[in-house]
Amino acid sequence: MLKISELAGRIGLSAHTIRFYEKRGLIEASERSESGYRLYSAADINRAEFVKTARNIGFSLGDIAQLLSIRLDRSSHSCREVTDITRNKLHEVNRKMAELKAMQKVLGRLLDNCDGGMENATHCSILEVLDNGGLATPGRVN
Amino acid sequence: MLKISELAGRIGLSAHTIRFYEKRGLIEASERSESGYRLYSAADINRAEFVKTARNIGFSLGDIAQLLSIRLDRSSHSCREVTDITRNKLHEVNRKMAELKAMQKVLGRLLDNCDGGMENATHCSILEVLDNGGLATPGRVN
DNA sequence: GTTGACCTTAGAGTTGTCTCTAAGCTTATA
DNA sequence: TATAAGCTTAGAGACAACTCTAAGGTCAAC
Repeated sequence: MLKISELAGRIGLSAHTIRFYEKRGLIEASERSESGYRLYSAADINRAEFVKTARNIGFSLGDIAQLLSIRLDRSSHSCREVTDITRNKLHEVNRKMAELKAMQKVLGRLLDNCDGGMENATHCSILEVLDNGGLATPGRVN
Repeated sequence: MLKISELAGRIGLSAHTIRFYEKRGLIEASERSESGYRLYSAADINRAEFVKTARNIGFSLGDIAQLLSIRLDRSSHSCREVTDITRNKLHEVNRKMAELKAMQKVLGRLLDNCDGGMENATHCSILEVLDNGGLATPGRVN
């Protein structure tokens, strides 16, 4: 049985975060010491590690809650439910990537067209672009 | 002179958001009508459009506040300050992209290895990976 | 028996960007 | 003139995922 900071050290989260995850229903301590300290069993540790792994991959706490409830009773959930969660996450990642790519492109161009010297910003091409509603036709952001 | 919802319609933000930006010092109405309505001059509109353009590109409200203060007095700021803000933003975008790419890769592999059928999740390979601390050696997430 | 590290709780604060509400005044239209 | 749409304000609420605080109890070591 581990105490909270032992678990924390083991999985690489702070004790604060573990209590926070407990509030969210993700991690639990199956026992308490006489003085009320949380005590984590091997199963609790596995569960906490599952949470940490899923978090590392990028699942949200809400996703993880769903995955945990499937994990708790695998036989009454379908594999499909798991892939759906995963696929949704992938779609979300793809969407964000597309946004970031567009930003990357625009920012890159802004920098390409601006010398960025120490002279004053009276003719700064970046400010001009911003003043004129964005980059000209190809690669326009709006 | 435009009223707030006219400005809102023109630049594609809600009146709420414009007031919120005003609180943050990004947009201002240089006049008020006798009844207290905000009235936006051509210069105010330009400024608001500048804000919107910068927001579209992905600058944070804090970045925009800095850009605006440079724009207000271009001659006492260097072009360099503008490129620094832009470069920082680009770095941030690059960092996030790298994170998302890693996630994309892992999620893709999880899906590749899992059939996702309607059978129950007893042997779901995604849950197994999560239980075992992540994907095996190449492409490990931790 | 005292220090210092660790534990407990409830609850507030953080960051960023809105989004909405309530209560009340103004303006335009029918 | 009645009604609806639009405006004002201060301030609360939403979201994610923490992060920290206060006020206090517990435990191991010296």
